[in-house]
Amino acid sequence: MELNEQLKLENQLCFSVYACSREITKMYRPYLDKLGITYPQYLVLLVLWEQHETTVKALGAELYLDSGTLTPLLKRMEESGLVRRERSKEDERKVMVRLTTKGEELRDEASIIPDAMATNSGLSKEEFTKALSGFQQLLDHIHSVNDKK
Amino acid sequence: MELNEQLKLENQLCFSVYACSREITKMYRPYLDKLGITYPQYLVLLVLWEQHETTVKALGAELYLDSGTLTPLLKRMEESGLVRRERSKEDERKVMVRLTTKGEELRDEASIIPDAMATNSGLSKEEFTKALSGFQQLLDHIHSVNDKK
DNA sequence: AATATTTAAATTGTGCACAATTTAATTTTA
DNA sequence: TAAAATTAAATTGTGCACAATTTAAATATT
Repeated sequence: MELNEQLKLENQLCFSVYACSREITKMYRPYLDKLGITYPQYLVLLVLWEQHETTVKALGAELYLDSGTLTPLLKRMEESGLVRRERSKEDERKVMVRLTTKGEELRDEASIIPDAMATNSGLSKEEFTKALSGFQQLLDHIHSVNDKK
Repeated sequence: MELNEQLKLENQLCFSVYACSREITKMYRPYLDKLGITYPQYLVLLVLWEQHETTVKALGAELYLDSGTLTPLLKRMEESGLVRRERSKEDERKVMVRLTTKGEELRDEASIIPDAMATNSGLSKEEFTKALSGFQQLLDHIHSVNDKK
């Protein structure tokens, strides 16, 4: 690609990923609005539906987010009655995050979302699987490059 | 995929796109820091380096952003001397956005970025092209689905 | 021409993201 | 074991995103 072409917006992989991410979030919004949660809050719930209990640190490692983002986000989720936060007895530096009954119950309401989103994305099952593994690979690679510094 | 698997974080295309987008932004940061700009500001410059002059509306259509995001962003860019904003004489509803000399000159400094990012992403030229077109397709599709409502 | 509708930005308010710093607890080291 | 280093959250401050509303100008209707 010639040097002039390289700085065109349409040739930026970064832009298509960035715009895609935001459009995907918009696609989720009507569904998440019904549950009274935001997209990052939905991601926290996905983790907690698998693990029931975790720490801010572990959550951050899974979602690639730090305490600066998670602390206020989890406080909002606590206020809306979805999670409980309390200091660990064994290690008081750690804050345990646990689902409430309300948080547990939201799982049933959310169970329809993945199918709805898969349909809306317009990808076949094979395309979806392929795209997913492509992204995870790219994500892993870039994350390791970023962390090296 | 069984219903239980569908709600696992690792199976969410949305999450890998979301995390990827943020990791890519982090990868750009050291380069953009040198230029004194943020990632969304870089995207605005990419458009202006192609067009030299545009409107808030047109910029929003290209970047999928609205005036609520762009107005304060462009004001910051104006403060740092990269662009000028002024009401159009022909249609006073429109605000024209133009590059300053400083904004123009930043292009040379930025010209090394695409190659550096391509290298860091760890994708071959073919993989890059393929990933790019895959995303643009997904983006177009989701954007049209979102706009239909 | 006067009124209604549409359009383009700006404004307001909420919720992320994230760098940088602070606070407090735990672990390591001298 | 006392001091230093590390670790986990919280805090502070800046900059997006975006829904919803407001303001003002242009266009369409009656």
